[in-house]
Amino acid sequence: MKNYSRQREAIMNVLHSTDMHPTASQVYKRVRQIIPNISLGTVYRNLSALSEAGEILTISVGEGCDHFDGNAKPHLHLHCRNCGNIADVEFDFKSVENKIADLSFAPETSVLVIHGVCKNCNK
Amino acid sequence: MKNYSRQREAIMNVLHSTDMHPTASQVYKRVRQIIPNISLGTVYRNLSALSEAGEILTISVGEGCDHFDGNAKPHLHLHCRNCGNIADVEFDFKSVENKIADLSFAPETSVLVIHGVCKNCNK
DNA sequence: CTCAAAATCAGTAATGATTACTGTTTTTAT
DNA sequence: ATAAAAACAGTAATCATTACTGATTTTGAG
Repeated sequence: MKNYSRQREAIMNVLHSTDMHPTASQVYKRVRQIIPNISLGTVYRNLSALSEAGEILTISVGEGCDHFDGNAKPHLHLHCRNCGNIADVEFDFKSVENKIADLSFAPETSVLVIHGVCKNCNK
Repeated sequence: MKNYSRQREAIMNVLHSTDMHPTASQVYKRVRQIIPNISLGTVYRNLSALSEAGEILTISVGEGCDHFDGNAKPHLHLHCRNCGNIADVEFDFKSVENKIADLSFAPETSVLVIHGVCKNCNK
């Protein structure tokens, strides 16, 4: 994927500069501080292209809209059903890959979301 | 969760009688064959309640709308980015649970989607 | 470098999934 | 038996996302 456009680069920078998992409109707000007249459609189009190219992850938590993660390496996402926060945890997907190795399914990326209640909300 | 309503029971039956992963409107179409005047809003409300109660799974594949799975036991979902099909594979989440055991996060259910290209589309 | 084709953009309109609302029916529990 | 609570059908409203337009930028061959 060619990363030549100023807009696409700014979007990548926003995603790389946070460990939150912003939604498209949150990315839009942040990118507007750099490129004030960027269009929301441009943000969606680029997030979609970047996700398809495997450079970012699209995290759907089953409620509300999609979230995006600048870290494309598969890992765990702990989603709190109370506050909605998404936390990252490293995880080796070897056991998962082994499980499907003989199914003639060509895996490209994985998204694992664990729903529950986070530390803060559990007090 | 009390399963007393005719509508909710019919929705559960639809989900239990298929290994596809129907969307809300697909569930709606099937349930209408049993209860012709059921409302789409009722389908959404019940799917949402059942999912929250942990009796079904909501599968978001990051494109299009949500899919629902009558099998609430966590397992792998192989999502083909070409044909959109979702296939189930059993998987033991023990290694995942161990990984987060000391994080004070109270897990309730997990959704693992592996994106790639399925057998049929890979020819 | 020059310039035409291709890609991307900003802005806006349209789509479509999901949710919210209203008045009615069903269920529950006293 | 009946009043309160829950769920319903039908419909309107919301809002995330996509599609479309004409303008701008990038690319690549000559």
